[in-house]
Amino acid sequence: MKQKITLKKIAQELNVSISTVSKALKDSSEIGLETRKRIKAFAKFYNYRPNNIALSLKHRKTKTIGVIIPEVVHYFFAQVIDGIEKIASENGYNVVVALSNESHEKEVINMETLADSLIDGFILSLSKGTMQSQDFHHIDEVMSQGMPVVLFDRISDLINCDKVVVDDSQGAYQAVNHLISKGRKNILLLTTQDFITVGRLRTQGYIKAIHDSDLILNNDLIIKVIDNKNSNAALPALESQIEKTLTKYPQIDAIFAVNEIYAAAALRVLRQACMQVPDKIALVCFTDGLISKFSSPTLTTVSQHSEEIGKKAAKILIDRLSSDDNDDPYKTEIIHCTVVERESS
Amino acid sequence: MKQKITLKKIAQELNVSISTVSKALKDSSEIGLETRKRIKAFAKFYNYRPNNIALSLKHRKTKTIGVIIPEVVHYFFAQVIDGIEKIASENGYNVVVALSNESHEKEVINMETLADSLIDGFILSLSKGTMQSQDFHHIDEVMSQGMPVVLFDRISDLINCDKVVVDDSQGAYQAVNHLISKGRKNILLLTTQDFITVGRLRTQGYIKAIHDSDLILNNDLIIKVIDNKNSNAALPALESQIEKTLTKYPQIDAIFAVNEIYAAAALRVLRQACMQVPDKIALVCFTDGLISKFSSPTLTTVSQHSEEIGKKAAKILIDRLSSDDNDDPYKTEIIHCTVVERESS
DNA sequence: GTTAATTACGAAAACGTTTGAGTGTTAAAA
DNA sequence: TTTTAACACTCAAACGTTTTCGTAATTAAC
Repeated sequence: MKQKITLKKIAQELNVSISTVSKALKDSSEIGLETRKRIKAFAKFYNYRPNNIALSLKHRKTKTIGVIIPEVVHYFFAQVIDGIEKIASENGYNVVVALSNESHEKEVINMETLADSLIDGFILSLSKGTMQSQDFHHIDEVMSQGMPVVLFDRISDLINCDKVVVDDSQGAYQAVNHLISKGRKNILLLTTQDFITVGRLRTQGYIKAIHDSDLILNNDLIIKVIDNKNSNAALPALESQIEKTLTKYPQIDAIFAVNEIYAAAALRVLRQACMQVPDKIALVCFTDGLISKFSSPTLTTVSQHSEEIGKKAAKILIDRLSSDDNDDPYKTEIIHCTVVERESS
Repeated sequence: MKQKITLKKIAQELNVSISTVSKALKDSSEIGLETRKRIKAFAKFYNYRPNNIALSLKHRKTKTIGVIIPEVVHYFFAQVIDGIEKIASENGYNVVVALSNESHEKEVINMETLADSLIDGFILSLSKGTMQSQDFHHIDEVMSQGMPVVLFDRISDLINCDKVVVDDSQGAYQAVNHLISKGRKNILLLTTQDFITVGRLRTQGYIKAIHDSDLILNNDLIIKVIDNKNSNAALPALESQIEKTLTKYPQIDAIFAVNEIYAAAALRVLRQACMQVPDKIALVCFTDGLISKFSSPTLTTVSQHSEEIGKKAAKILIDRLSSDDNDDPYKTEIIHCTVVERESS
């Protein structure tokens, strides 16, 4: 096993001091040209690479940023990571990813572990557990230690830090408007319960679009799905609920779902009921992910530009890390959604 | 800004030496009970947490494992990460993820950066670039420095290390057998070109299943997709090819696709041709991902147990990291696929 | 021939921790 | 009374760097 070579070993071999080696490798004019050459040649030959841990200890920074997300197995989050990683590696930063699995406990533990001098700053999206408990002490804690935090997507107004958010309400508004512009008048909404912020905002966008178009808001056309992560009974329940509503309100000519999963459920129901999409019923949903791209028919979606979100978040964090006077005010970057039109509308 | 508290500061405040503090916090019997209590109370009050960087430097290990994958935005890899993360966090390890984006260059750079004392070992899946170049010097390099490497999914026989692989050929065999057991006799295969290892193996499984069932192998029923990452012309081309083949061979009663994307393409063609799935044509594909779960109809798939792969890989790596005599032979763990039956067959 | 400046390097502290080897005090054993 | 042992600590080195300050040797200036 080839041992890693260190400054010390080079110094010993070449009969000079450690400082001389360090300086020579940095091409310092303090060291004679000959010695410099000799040391550099030797270091190159043995493929010397400085020990990052030692550097981190010395400089009190690690050049890595910690990302905590509820889950990776999720197109949106995966794309955000992609964006973060791009900007990070462009700026010489590493990315360490931790998963909270939607649990407040695990989010806290992860934050604490990473905060123990392993990273310089955080990018995170709150777990459902944290959203429900409204307990943000772990975030305040790391921030009070001078570690910058950038929140994205799942945020809270109670936390004072940089944020990158999607304009969910505007996205939903656009999507519903898109449907209305296609002549649809009775639009079924599949959304989450109100304590999920993004669901609530999207519902608001839906309502606003209905109002602004002088259509009549019918609360029966709003299905708030009871989404219990641990049970897979949610989907069949949703499907039967959709079916019932469609039967009760045959005038429904469009469906807007706040995520792909709900849209997929709707698609199943429509297919079984032999209702043509988009001829009879148009379908639009949030999140421009794989399901939308590859279902038949392909789905018109609201794209949140997830990669952009990651890039923005990383940029903000790195900016803050590299500016010495970090007393500039926190900012909230709003990413606007765009509608990607496909076959289903 | 609250400064992080260190052993040194505690020592100063309490007028004891640093070593006393260190030992007291570890409950060493070397230190008097009273002092121990006093120090622990103080440390707790100021929320003392040891500096991991310093510990890493001291112990020459970082308790983090590096994962390099071609892309996160991919259900399979995301699930593998999920598995790795689970085992890692159970064992007190952190996970840092780097993306190679299928590029050999980036894979090498990432490995070098992470190898600079940031991590204890690697789990990786080779990028397409590396597969094509067959250049594995970067892996040999880190291994010769005593850093264990576990390869998964995209591996090479030329690299001597621990591996976790999917039995692609057996998976395909099972899938095709499943179709045959349902009475299907003319099975169209949608596969990749042969230089993609997994595609080749799955093709082999298909051929073997056909042979073993005394069906006749018709090479016209094997479509090898020319998949050019950079162009999105591939999919429409594939669709028209599927259509032509279906017209030419109306006896086709099943399709086996080596990935979800190809299956989605097939589904589109079938839907446009109004061919009922599975009544007229059954459809089975590899990769038990989102598309299969949420398409209509839902797709029967070959599950590779991706999370299991991640768990296994992490387990092997951690085992090797924690055993002092790491001269036990390298092993290759083979994960068997299972068929997940859904509506499409 | 003394002083000053330049060159080329080395010593040592610092980052935060662990740990084996010392050290001084007290109390028990010989 | 001396020796030993236990106790309760402290010292100092080590991990691999960077960086400030110091200093010998040589050269240049006066």
